[in-house]
Amino acid sequence: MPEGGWLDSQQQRAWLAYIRVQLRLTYEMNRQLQSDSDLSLPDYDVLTALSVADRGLMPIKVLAAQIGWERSRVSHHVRRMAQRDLVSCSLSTSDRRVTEVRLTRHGRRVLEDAAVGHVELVRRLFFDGLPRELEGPLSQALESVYTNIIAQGTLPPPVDWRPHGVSDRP
Amino acid sequence: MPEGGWLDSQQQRAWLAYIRVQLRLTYEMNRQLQSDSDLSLPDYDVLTALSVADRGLMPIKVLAAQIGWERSRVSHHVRRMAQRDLVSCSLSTSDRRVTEVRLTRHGRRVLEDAAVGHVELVRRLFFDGLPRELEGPLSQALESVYTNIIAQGTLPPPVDWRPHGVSDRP
DNA sequence: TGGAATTGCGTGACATTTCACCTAAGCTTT
DNA sequence: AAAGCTTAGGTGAAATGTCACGCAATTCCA
Repeated sequence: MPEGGWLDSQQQRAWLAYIRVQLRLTYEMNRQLQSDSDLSLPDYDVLTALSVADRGLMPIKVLAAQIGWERSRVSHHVRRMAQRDLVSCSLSTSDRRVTEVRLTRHGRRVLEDAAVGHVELVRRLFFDGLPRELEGPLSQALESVYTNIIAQGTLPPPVDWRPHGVSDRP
Repeated sequence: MPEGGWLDSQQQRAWLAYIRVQLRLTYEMNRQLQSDSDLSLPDYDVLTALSVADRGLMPIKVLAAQIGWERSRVSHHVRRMAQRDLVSCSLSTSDRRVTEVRLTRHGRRVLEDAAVGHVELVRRLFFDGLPRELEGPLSQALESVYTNIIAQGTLPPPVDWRPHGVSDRP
């Protein structure tokens, strides 16, 4: 191990702030989605990942890696979502071990409806409290961390993916 | 509503980075704790919150708010943790509706053991990838966001609390 | 003081998630 | 092409989490 030991006080401050934000934000997002649409936050994560995938379709394994879930959780969850007609599953023709999960027409509509309120909440809770001049540094910081996690972590790197409401065209 | 609509591209960048970091990090922390100690991340969150509480003890309601859980989740979880002798519950003498959850001797030891590996992981995944000069801005940014969430969100503000490995004395 | 409203929690039914294991398809070697 | 490996997924039971409701202690107020 590189150096062992504690975090210094500057790092403690950053970590404390991070944890606090993440706990509250998750709670609030869950709550908002649940009450304003028929989606849970996990539902939303799945739909979002699929919505930007090439042809709106992704193998289970890839989907799991994208959103940091156990494979079997995706398996169960996707089955339930299929019953609600949010996604559909089919066997890949090229490799018949893989199941492709695909966003249905209905799923896309539901996601797009839900995204409005969700993005609104994100703006209100996250960005309304963030001074413009810190947006850049924050992005940089988190991107650096992300890159490092990809390099150090155990999860395979993602294919291109972004949460809903985040597009390429500005 | 203030202005409705989408996030601008600077904000999209920040949000994308945040989501990516949070999904991966949660996954990795869960995994590390599970394999290196007998604790789940939820267990760890509970122990951590208690460990810094005044007299190592907290009403269920307060604990729930601290860590952003539903009250009843805390209720169930704490009961299970009590069976493992990590915490203990008792009725408050001043208000006999409230249940005080308290960290046991054993619970504290388990937490302290687990914290070593956990902090090590946090350093490796989070701080090794974060340039020193961005630590300050990151802290500031997240603290601003946090303050705003407290103000705007639905959860009551926390009493003083910090995750394990984060202390006052530098 | 005596309801009525509020507050803090526990509970049980139900939903979700995890874990260990299973199957089957592709791949490699012989 | 069969044996053995590896990889993608599904599955069922157990652990965990959510939701709606109920109970009891406290508070409010007429």
